[in-house]
Amino acid sequence: MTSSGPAKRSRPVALPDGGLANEVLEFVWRRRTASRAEIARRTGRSRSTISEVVSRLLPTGLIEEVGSGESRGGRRPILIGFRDGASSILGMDIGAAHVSVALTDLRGRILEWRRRDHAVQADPRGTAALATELGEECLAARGTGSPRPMGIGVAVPSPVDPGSPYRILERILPAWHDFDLLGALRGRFGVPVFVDNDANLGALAEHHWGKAVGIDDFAYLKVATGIGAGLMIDGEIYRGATGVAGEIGHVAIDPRGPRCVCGNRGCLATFVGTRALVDRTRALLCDFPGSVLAGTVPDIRALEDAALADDPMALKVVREAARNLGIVIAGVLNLMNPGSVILGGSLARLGDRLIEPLTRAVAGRTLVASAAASEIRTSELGPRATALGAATHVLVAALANPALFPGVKA
Amino acid sequence: MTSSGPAKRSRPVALPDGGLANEVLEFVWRRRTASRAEIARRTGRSRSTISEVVSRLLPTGLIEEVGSGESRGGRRPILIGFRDGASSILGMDIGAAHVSVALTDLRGRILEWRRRDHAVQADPRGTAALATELGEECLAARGTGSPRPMGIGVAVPSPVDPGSPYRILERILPAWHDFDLLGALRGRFGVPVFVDNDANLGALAEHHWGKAVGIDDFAYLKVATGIGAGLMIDGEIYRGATGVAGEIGHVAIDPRGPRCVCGNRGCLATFVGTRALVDRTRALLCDFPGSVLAGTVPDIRALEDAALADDPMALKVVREAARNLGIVIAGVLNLMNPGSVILGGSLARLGDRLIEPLTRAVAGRTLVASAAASEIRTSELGPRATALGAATHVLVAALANPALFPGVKA
DNA sequence: CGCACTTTGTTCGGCAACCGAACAAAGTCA
DNA sequence: TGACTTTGTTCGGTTGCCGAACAAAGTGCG
Repeated sequence: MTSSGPAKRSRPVALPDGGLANEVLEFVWRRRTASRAEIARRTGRSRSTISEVVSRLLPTGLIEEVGSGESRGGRRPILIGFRDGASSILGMDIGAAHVSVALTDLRGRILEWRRRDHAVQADPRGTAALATELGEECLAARGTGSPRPMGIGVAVPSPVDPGSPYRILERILPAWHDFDLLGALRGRFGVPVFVDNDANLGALAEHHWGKAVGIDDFAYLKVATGIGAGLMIDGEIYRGATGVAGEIGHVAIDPRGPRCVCGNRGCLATFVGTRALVDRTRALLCDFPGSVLAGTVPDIRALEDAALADDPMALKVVREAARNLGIVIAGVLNLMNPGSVILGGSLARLGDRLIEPLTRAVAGRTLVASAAASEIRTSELGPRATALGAATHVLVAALANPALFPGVKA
Repeated sequence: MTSSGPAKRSRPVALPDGGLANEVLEFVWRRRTASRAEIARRTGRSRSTISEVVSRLLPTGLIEEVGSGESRGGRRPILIGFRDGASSILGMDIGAAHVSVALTDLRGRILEWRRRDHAVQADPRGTAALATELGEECLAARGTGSPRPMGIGVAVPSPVDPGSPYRILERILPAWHDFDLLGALRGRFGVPVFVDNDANLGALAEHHWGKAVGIDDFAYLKVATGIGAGLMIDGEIYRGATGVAGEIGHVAIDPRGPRCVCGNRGCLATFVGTRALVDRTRALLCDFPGSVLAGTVPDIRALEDAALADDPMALKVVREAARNLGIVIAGVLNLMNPGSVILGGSLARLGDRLIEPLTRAVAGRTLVASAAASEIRTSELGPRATALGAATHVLVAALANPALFPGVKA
């Protein structure tokens, strides 16, 4: 997986084989800063061992000594810090109708950001070219001295089979059949490329930088063109037996509901997708001549803005959506008992205007006290969440296997 | 945790600390029989290492040499076998209105079996006494020479918080508040005691001995007095953030349905629990004067028997139950993408008479092809499944930590 | 201020797990 | 029969990690 690419740079620094170097690296990353003695205490190893591992880790440039900490009654510790800027990561969000790219450091800080609308569904080659272009723009904007990123993460609006990640998108985007986006990116940038479903990566972003920090069991729901859930179980993304866990867009919530493209009746997607919300808004316009949207041809953004301005009609659409989402979320709570439920996608902008009716809808459908106790909240990561999650995926992979870091050899 | 009990038996045999002895033991258990060379190949260790570990494992009596295997072109291997009879386990199923106890060997074979009806809900002390009595009966029946079991597993019809397993049952059985069933059993038998929810343990039994052998992601639904699900994820029981995952009895499947004891409307439990099925049967009796049940006061067993005899009225009740179960199962499929769904509890006796309408109900509510591909099947473990699962829990714990085996010291 | 006590980080000798090479025993195949 | 394989054991060597000892650099009390 590690590309033995063309650039023969400074001699790779050897990393100890043992999982211990790994553990130490990840520990320092999490704590941001820690002394050798503290690492030893927390990992249960001796100070001598940690001292030796740290001394082998220092030349990699991933960690460094950053001054001294407070005394605990004796000699002051030398603090070891993680070098967030030691490398960078490209995170790409391939949406249904747009491509966006984030360049991040190793702490999830977005250094550069590009977004462009594009007919992704119909144009695989153009999409790959656009993703490459935006990625290069991000790298160039950081100056000529900036090295290659350590890896690329890609989010796609489709289930990804962990067994064969190259056969992505086909199911939802037939035009993509046989086009190898990942291979194109790897060829262009010469670094490892990782893919996953957008909802899964959104969940990952929340787990590291958002509302789910410290929570290892939660569900992330992304409401966008489609609806998907990312399930984090015991700190890891859960994919199910065949990689399609969380595909909740076609859960039936009303056997008497309208027919869906999938052939069934009353799917969640027929009530809460971007398309459905806009249609519903337009249908209601005649009943609400006083709405700020009256006389316009609203899109999803206009609907959200109107709701944020407390327009009664927009709020009615949101309440209906909340009720329908609530049915599904109640099912998730009863079945999986997550510690938290987090809503992402553009609808998350609505904050309490969405959460409040949603909480009511859920409360009427859950029994077990502790299940009902899981908080339901909106994401605050905004429109960059998915791309950030894609970058985070690369970071997580590297911390679990430091051989991925440039200039570090296992 | 290892009881340094009264009986001072033959000097404990020391087991190597390393996880390797563990790995070897579990490997031999799984394969039933294997040569040293094969263990070395499969675990990635050298033959010399494995040879040494095996030689230290042999005196524990957990494994033994059992003849020689087929040559692969050279010297014939000496086969190492796991001694299933090296110890025994007590598995106890505490139901809503009965107690049953199984004594098993280390291969899940039920050596002895006792079951008695009892007012569990109202009588904690009597229940503990009964469980003890049945356990002792099982042990006595194996002859005086039979040693103590290596541990006791207990299944309870209630969520179990993994953090504080002693506060069980309270939520569902208020009379049990402050009564320490586990402590009583440990005191009486002098061996470690483990508890878990009955549906979770049913899933464990299926995973080891039933329809889910080899499947690491599946859902087990137990239909009895209550309805519960045991979720196996990546080979481990999933408990959720607060230990109540799988409590699906109160998932709302019809907002216009009857009121439930929990205060909501249309809970699954109001349609499919033992009580609900019996009530529904009795209500239908007047419409089906020709039913074999006409003129009787049927219970759940009579209903199942009638369905097995293809009585139209009983089949109608089953079909309705299947439809309602199907709604919930469809939700499970869409959300979690399990590799299989297995139905347990007494209703599983019905086999295809239940599965066939159930499959139809589910098919109308799931989209993603691979999700719909998960097979739905009935358990074949019968009424002993839960007690067997409780015993299996102890076995799994011991294979992960051989110090639990009697006469083996870590 | 001086002195006893802590804590940190390093050095060094040693233990235990594990490996590879070598070998005898017990097979297969041409 | 002889060349080649595979198995299981022995034995010396490497390696990851520990504990003890120590110097450096603190704190706090009399």
